[in-house]
Amino acid sequence: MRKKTVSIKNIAEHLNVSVTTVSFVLNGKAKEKHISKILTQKVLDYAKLVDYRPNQIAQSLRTGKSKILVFMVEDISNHFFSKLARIIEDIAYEKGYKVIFCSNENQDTKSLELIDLFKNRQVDGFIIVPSPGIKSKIAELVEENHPIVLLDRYFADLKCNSVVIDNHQATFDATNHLISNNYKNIAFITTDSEQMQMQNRLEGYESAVLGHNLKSHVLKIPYREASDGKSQSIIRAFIEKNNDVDAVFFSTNYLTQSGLEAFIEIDRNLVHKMGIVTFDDNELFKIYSPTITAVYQPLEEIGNKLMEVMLKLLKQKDVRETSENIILNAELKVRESSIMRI
Amino acid sequence: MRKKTVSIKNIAEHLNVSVTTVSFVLNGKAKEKHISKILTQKVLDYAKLVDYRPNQIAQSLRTGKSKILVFMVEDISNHFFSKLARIIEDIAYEKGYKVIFCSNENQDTKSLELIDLFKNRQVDGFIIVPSPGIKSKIAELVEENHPIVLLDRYFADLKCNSVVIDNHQATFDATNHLISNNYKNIAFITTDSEQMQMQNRLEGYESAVLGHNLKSHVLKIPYREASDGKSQSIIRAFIEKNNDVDAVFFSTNYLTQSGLEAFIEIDRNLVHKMGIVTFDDNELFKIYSPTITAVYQPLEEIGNKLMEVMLKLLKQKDVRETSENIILNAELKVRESSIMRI
DNA sequence: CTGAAAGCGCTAACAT
DNA sequence: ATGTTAGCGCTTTCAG
Repeated sequence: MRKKTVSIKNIAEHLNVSVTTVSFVLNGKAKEKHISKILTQKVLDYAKLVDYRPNQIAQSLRTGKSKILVFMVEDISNHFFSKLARIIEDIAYEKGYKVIFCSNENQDTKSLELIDLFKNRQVDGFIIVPSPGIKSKIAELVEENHPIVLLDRYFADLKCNSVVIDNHQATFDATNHLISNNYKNIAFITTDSEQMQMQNRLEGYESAVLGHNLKSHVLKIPYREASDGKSQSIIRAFIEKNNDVDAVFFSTNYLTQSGLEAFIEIDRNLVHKMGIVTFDDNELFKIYSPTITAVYQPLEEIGNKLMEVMLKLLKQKDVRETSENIILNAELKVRESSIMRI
Repeated sequence: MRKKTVSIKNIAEHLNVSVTTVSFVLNGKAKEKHISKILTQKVLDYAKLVDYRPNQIAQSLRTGKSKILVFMVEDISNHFFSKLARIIEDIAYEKGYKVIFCSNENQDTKSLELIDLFKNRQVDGFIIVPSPGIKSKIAELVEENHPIVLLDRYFADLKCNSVVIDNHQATFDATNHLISNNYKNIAFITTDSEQMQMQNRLEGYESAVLGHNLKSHVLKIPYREASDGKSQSIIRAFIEKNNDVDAVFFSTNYLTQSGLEAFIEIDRNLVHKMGIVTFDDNELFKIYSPTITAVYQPLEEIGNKLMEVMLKLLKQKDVRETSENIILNAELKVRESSIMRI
């Protein structure tokens, strides 16, 4: 049955030394503890021979460290998050950390529950896309000295490390790009979410449009309806009603999908006439016809920064020594759908 | 600083009872152990008051169970796997399990390393998409009585639970669908991978083509080149050379992407003339122009079965009591790209 | 009905 | 230079 697993004790007994000695050697403290070269080597050799693997659970219980990080996002199956997950995973593994992923569905109750769960698991650090109402919980975590980095959003007047992108600037630039391509009636299709990053995206659009004395056309799809799959018909109705709209800016990737479907339903040719820009890139936008202009969030950079901050936090005794609020710039991937086609 | 966390001992001391009693009550064994209703209630109330949370690490060390499952796939950022991850996650959480995801990149060394790593973490079960050369490791895990379910592939003559789809049937049906839509020169673009599921896909295609006395056109892209991003030019060269090909069947989703790019490069109109079928669906194929016919692997069903088997294994003393090799059927989502357009 | 105590495997302060 | 030992927090056997 289950092959007996070797413990430090086994090794100690076999070699007629104490567990302490073995532990020291195995933890590379032989020098520091003045253990003779010969004994050190004997332990090392034997450990290798029997393929000794420390029991991480016991180690964790003793040290209070689990070498596990949590990556909590809205939905791990979302393209943006799963790509990011992969980047995080790679960096973490390299540093000896494992990553547990979980989806909070942007719900406070689920977030709260998950956070508590993982606190009891002694995870070493949290990377979190916070749902709107968990500011106090985050504050508590910081207070309790847990390494934590917020992603994608943060809370105003809460001192907590974060990595976000400049949403306002991104939509401002992208909207201006549409304007400079001669689009006159640019609609902004978004959700009714109050989340800061969504607000910022909206503001970026509005300041660009108003800055050129253009009319603002905003469609806010209720969050509930969006997940219900009703967004397609809502967008269709909106476009049919506002038939002067000549370009659409989608504030998030799942809306783009519904939007494109809606356009095709209305008129197969519409996607070729309408200016289109979307937030969040996707490989398939490169091969869609027309290819779709997208605001690309720099995944590699986000992942790297995230882990850079996290690893730094992990090394500190007090997490409040560090306070970094990193704001990265998105990149506009200009493709056919936003180029003047008249 | 870190808020002191309440332990069973704290509770026991506060109530002047023993830790045993507290532990029994908290584990719902009050009845069984004949602990008085009044004491039971007192413990429960106090535990609630101080918001007691058991330290999972200590619990794990003692019981040998971690309530953690591992989901090891080729690449967690791949659409198919991340969608599946989400389904697994939801079911697992409901049953009190957490899930650690990891990517083995289809490499044996990485797989082996990860498996050992997690064995030391006392994870309770493994769901694995095995890389080609880890059959003996899997056998070892089974031998050691670890719950394990293979996904997407399995090893011939290795007794181990698995959930796969009938790849042969899927490509056979899809190829016949193309044939019945009057395509005469159907190419099959795949990788040179020796993996069983890829072989089966190829065989399904070949038996359909040969069954209708049609010519088989197979392009095997070396796995290395595929990840290098060279597949696009290889496909392009292949299509330009074999200009009698009137339909293409892509054996896996990342090839489809390169394929579509190649088609567009050759001639913007080609995608509208060429018959196209792809393995693995993607939301965007529904809105591509033309919409792309795809072999859809039933994600929900796969996830459910996977967890059904896993949960059963988790309950058994000996994993070899159960031996299920579940084969599910894929579904052909017929869309515009495979319908006769002449 | 309740409690004492062993022990899961490991680390590290404190002996010797 | 090496060993003894006390826990980390929990479960569970065995004794009252």
